[in-house]
Amino acid sequence: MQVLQTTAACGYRGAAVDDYMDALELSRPTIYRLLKGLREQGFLRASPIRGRYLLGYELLVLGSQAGNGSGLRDLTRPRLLSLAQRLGDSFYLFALDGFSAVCLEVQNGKYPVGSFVRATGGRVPLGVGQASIALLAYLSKQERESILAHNAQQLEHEYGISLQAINKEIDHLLQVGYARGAEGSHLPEYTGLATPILDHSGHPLGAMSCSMLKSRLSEEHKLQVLQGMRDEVVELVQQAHGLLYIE
Amino acid sequence: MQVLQTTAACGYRGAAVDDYMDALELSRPTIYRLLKGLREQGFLRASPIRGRYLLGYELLVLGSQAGNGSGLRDLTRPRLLSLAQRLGDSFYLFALDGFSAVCLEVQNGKYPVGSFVRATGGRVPLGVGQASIALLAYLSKQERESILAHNAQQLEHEYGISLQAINKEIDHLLQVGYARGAEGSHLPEYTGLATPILDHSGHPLGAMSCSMLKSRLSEEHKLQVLQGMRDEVVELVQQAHGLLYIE
DNA sequence: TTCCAAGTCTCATCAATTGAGACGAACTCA
DNA sequence: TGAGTTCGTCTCAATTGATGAGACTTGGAA
Repeated sequence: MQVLQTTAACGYRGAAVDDYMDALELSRPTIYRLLKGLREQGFLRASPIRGRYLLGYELLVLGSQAGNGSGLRDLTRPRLLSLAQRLGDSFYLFALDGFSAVCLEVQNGKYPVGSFVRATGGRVPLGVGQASIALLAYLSKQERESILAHNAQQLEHEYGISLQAINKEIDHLLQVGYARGAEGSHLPEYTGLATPILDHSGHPLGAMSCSMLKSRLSEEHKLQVLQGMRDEVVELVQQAHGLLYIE
Repeated sequence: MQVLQTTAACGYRGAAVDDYMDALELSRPTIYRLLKGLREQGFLRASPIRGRYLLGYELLVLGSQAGNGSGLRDLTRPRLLSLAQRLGDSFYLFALDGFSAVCLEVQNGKYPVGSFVRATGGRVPLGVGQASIALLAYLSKQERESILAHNAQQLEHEYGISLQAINKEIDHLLQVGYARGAEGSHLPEYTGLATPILDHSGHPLGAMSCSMLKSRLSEEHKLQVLQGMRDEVVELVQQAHGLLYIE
């Protein structure tokens, strides 16, 4: 697995044997043996540049399945698309994973925007961003607290977000039905909105999220975005009955 | 890697230990050891169902990189999107991989359609479908012939496609600038169009493809689709200068 | 051609994985 | 609540199968 990670770390251009040698504490022959095996299985492929290796297409299949737990991604994708097209902002699907939220899907609209998460597969510690709030709010108290306790330091130091701010936003969400990001000291020019996606028992399956420049968030636009996301989520959950394998 | 494949094969619900036992000729303790390791690295995760395992989110990251060789996918994605929205059909990005074409990206429009490829990561033997034609046509003669020789049997038996039909379509493409699928005896109700994406030296980086019900392919619609794909590819290639790491 | 890096091979060593089976933990169902 | 079942871990001894050193071959580039 480290070979794959190393390959990924080398990006577009591919990884050379020396990259693996530096990263892996293995001998040259062993590295070649691993590379060969992984290539044969389709997990690596040769780069057009001789002597470099790229991630193989077998990972595509696994990756697209990995992000589609319970079929949620397939159901959400076209909806994010349509939101992004209609409203112009960037829309995201997040899911819980341990102490972080993982981005399962992004659709950028006409006015895409930087965010803490760059792309599919990106993570933020739970607590950062509006999607985190939407996910945390529907966990049991113990779960939520243990996650927040775990992340507290990092949230404070790296993102300038306090637990109070987070709890405040959770309350806000539970009152008004949508999530804003907790105020932190970073990326102050951006903002966003999120809606939880809950199963029939009230557990969070994921969150639909939207990020934009603060300057775009007029009251009117905010209502449009919220209404749009809510409508899509409601339809999604209806559609899910019988389609989502919740259990 | 077989553990991952097995997990994938079990789909949404996740794989149980017995699935691994059946698939892998390993003892129970060993399987648990592997599962543990893969979980720790994020390549597997626990399913909500006790005792079952799902693909982990780490694969998302690898998968999205794997499909983005040279940055092609990122450049193409929004264009497929816009085509799918404007024209209503399903649009695909394909790349070469050995003896097959791999689907790197799909965007379904309002009138999605079955095709030989179901989703991201899907493969068809080169020769099947319009994208294959677009890719094959720009390979060297030897490469093309060796690939076709390799696939000939399968093409004939499984898809009812003859080498003549393929060569005819390649000629057609070289004359008129777009590819149709070679006539086979399967899926006769569907049809499609494809455009190659070439680098500056004329090598095929990929192919943009579109599939639809035959009944939708009026002459007018055909022209629209072709024009749309061509425009997008031209822009894409321009945009690529300096962005695509061809080498 | 010459050169150099990429990739393979051989072989002896031995560390690390393996399986059997017992054990503990956790969930289910009565 | 308690019996039963399945999930997951642990121990330990046997041995396999991976490992590294270094020589060798291949193949592209100048």
